[in-house]
Amino acid sequence: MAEDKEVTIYDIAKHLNLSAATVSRGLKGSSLINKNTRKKIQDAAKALGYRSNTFASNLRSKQSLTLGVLTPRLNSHFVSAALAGMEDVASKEGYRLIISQSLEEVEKEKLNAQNMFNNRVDGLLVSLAANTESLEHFEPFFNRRIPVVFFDRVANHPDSISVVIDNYTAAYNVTKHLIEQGCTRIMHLGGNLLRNVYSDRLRGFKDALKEHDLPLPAKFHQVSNLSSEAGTQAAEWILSLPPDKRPDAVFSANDTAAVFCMLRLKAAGIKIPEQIAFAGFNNDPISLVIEPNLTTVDYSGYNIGQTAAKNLINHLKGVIDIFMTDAISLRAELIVRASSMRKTSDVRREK
Amino acid sequence: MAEDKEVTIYDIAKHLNLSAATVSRGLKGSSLINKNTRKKIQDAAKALGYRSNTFASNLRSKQSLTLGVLTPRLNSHFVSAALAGMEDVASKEGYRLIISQSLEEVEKEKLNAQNMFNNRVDGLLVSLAANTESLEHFEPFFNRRIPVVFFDRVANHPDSISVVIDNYTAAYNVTKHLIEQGCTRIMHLGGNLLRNVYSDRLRGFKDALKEHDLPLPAKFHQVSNLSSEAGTQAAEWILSLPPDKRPDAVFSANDTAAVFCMLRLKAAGIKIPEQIAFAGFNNDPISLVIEPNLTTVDYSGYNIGQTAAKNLINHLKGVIDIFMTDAISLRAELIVRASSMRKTSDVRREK
DNA sequence: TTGTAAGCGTTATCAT
DNA sequence: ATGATAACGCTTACAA
Repeated sequence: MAEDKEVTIYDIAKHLNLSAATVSRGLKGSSLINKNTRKKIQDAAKALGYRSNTFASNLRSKQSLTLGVLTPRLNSHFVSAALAGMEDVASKEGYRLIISQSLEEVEKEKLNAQNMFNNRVDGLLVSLAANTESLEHFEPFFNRRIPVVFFDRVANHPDSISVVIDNYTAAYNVTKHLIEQGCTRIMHLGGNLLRNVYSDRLRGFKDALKEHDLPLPAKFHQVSNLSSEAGTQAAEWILSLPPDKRPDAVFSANDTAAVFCMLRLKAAGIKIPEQIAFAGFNNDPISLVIEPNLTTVDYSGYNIGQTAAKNLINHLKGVIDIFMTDAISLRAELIVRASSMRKTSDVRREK
Repeated sequence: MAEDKEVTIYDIAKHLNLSAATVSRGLKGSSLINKNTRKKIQDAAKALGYRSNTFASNLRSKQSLTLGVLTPRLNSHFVSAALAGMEDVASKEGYRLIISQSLEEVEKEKLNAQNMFNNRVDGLLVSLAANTESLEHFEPFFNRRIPVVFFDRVANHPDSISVVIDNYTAAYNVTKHLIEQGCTRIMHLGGNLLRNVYSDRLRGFKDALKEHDLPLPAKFHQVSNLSSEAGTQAAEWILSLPPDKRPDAVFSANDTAAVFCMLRLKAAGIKIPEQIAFAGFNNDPISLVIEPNLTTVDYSGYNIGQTAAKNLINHLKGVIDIFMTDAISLRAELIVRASSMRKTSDVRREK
């Protein structure tokens, strides 16, 4: 049945000797319409090969049923998990998802935001680029009360809400765990401090040290993009130190840097965790492949995505008022694995 | 400047004492319009805080500048890379991306397809669910000549085009490489044969064996979902065999199964590659973490995504006619790493 | 180079 | 419970 002309509600109306208005209502299952006519309308629609015109509907009703997603990059384990969670929720609630990536560049982020604005998304889900400092490009949304939900890499703004994990506490717990394993010279591989995820983790790390009266030797906090190369470089730096000046533990703000740091150190004959214990962050698949398996923080992008989308949609539906809340913090769990198990007496193990 | 009423082209027209038509043209930079008026119009638009209404424009012009993407699941390394490549191309060409996932279920895929159809996407990018058998749900697109580009997990249809890698040849080359390394009892961990990616790899594998007069012992081809659990199970099965009945090489249709199979075998004291050589497929990040590093096939989701999107958009722009082509096959490269290097004389190495 | 006017397919408002 | 009619904001023949 290859239709060539678009079938409109008028065609259905004519077909059934009804008005377009009735058809429109019937199609949406409005309770104003007689149950029988409703059925007739829906049957006719199917028979005629009708498909609703989203544009006309959006134009008239002034809502798009579309959420815009701004991400730093699409090809990241965390982002794709978050997207999956968002899609799960959104599709169930009848919302579409338009996606974009800034490639960590604030300029592209601005463009993407503008695009989303022109596309009249009903709401925005945002994880910020590495170098975003101001939120000016979101002002159009704030001004028009288009709800903005930041997730993971967030920023504070009274007209928005954040969905995060408690990075501070998670990092604090990781560090405390390393200390409990007897580590006293703990090094931290951190990310760009503009982003809450990394600055919070650093704070948690430092506070745990302070609380246990441990020093933070010079250069034991290094900032990088936490790539695999950065991990390898950190290892080179450690190897360049005289053995007694080396850290006895490394806490990396992501798993990638931790794992590639470990690989390089292992190749140099360093024993993990005996000589240097390791902990990462994210619970990436690679953390279960490296030997010894990497202690890390489980960090469910899927959950964060679901939560962010659900809150946004609930707000749009008027079920809750997002603007009352400042931030939603999800549980993050320390997963202790062999890379940090120095005391055999400590029997905490995964699962 | 918090606007509350939407600014339309009529507002700009009134402001400048022009007609709406002129403003519409000026906004698009039409060469019909005087350069000065064009500038005036664009300045006024900015000053008044105008944003174009995509719906009205789409409604009138009957194109959405939107591409729909159907994926099996968003949280997969390959899919997210492909999406990144698509976004890269699409955003440069002024197209938006609406995404969806079938979660490997044909029923959800059907729903998603219908949704995309109602949303009047200009074109479709599709990677099929595991259990999709018929293409009926794409008929509406075929009938209306809405271009459909399959990528990675493809199907044949005269009104569509496929973007793939040459899975057959890649698998053939992997197998040949293992044979050249002296392996004679090669096992294959494969995926669902409904999908070209897995059936083609199996064919390549079998043909390479045949060509070298090697047998395929019973149960040396196993079908699974290629998850980490499936990899572990394959290892258990191998260990359950008497040592002289075990394979001396495993070629897995993805890296995940290969890596987790290796981990289990290593834990049982099997030497890799000496006792069992390994090769995977995908060049996932984990392939560089496992020790020894995994021989695999580099399989750029990013490239596939870019190519698929570029061809689709070129077709939409009338630059090329997609329907003339059947399939585009991208280069896939065998990356030999330590997991399959049995002959020290063989100096082929990565990079 | 600019203007006029019709129409894209819905939904909202007001009637009936 | 249904109908008539006017928007929604833009594009595009056609006219000037």
